[in-house]
Amino acid sequence: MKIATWNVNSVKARLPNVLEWLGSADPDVVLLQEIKCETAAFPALEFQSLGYQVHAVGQKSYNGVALLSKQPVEDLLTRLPGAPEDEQARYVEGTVAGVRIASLYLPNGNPVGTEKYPYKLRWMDRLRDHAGDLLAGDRPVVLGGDYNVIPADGDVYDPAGWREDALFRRETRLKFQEILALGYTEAFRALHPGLAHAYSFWDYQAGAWPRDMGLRIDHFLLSPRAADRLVSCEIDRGPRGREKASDHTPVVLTLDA
DNA sequence: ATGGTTGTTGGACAA
Repeated sequence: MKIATWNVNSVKARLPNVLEWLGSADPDVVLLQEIKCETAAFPALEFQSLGYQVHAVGQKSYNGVALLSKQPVEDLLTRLPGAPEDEQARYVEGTVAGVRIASLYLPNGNPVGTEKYPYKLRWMDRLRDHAGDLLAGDRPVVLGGDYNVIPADGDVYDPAGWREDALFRRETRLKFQEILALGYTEAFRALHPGLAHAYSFWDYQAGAWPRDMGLRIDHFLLSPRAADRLVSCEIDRGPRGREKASDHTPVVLTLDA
């Protein structure tokens, strides 16, 4: 089973790029973030013509996630539990071929001195609690998406310059570690220990892409049963170099069977 | 270098 995650930074602005990449990469499941449209405005027909079932969770202007699958999706969950008052469209989860799969868009959290940072930390607490609950089930679990977390020094071009950023502060990294401590495996780093310049995001500004000034913030977390089936996890830098590119590029996970 | 870019939206805000 091939699963791709991609923050597309507006599904409408990115539609030709995304459709072309899906046509060549041909993943079974696609996790999108920052679709930036309301649920009803998601361009479902275009994805259906590539053979995907579409499950989008959107809102006006910001955020929004989607779960696309060539096989049927069961038991859809459209919000992260733990805060019924939270209206931001950042989470969708469903079961595909017996695997519990989520597409998540974790809050950015900048600027750190504002309400945005505690919101990020609370969201991470909710994700940790839910990730723990999912381990009680007998299905393999794949939590993929834009985590807005730089896990370690080797995942950013300038660790010292990013130390106080919401994506890299100590509290952020410790919360991420709490999820791993439950028994989850971060797929890319497990398969590529020590690999440098393996980024998934490059800012639009200041020539970040041509200078390879990137961050690795798009991740797959796997439960033990999913990690047992881990075959490969690769970053495809191709789409970042195209015209009208998203600032993120896809990460592709392959599970056995 | 208190800059720079992109998207949504029609002025800021978010990233």
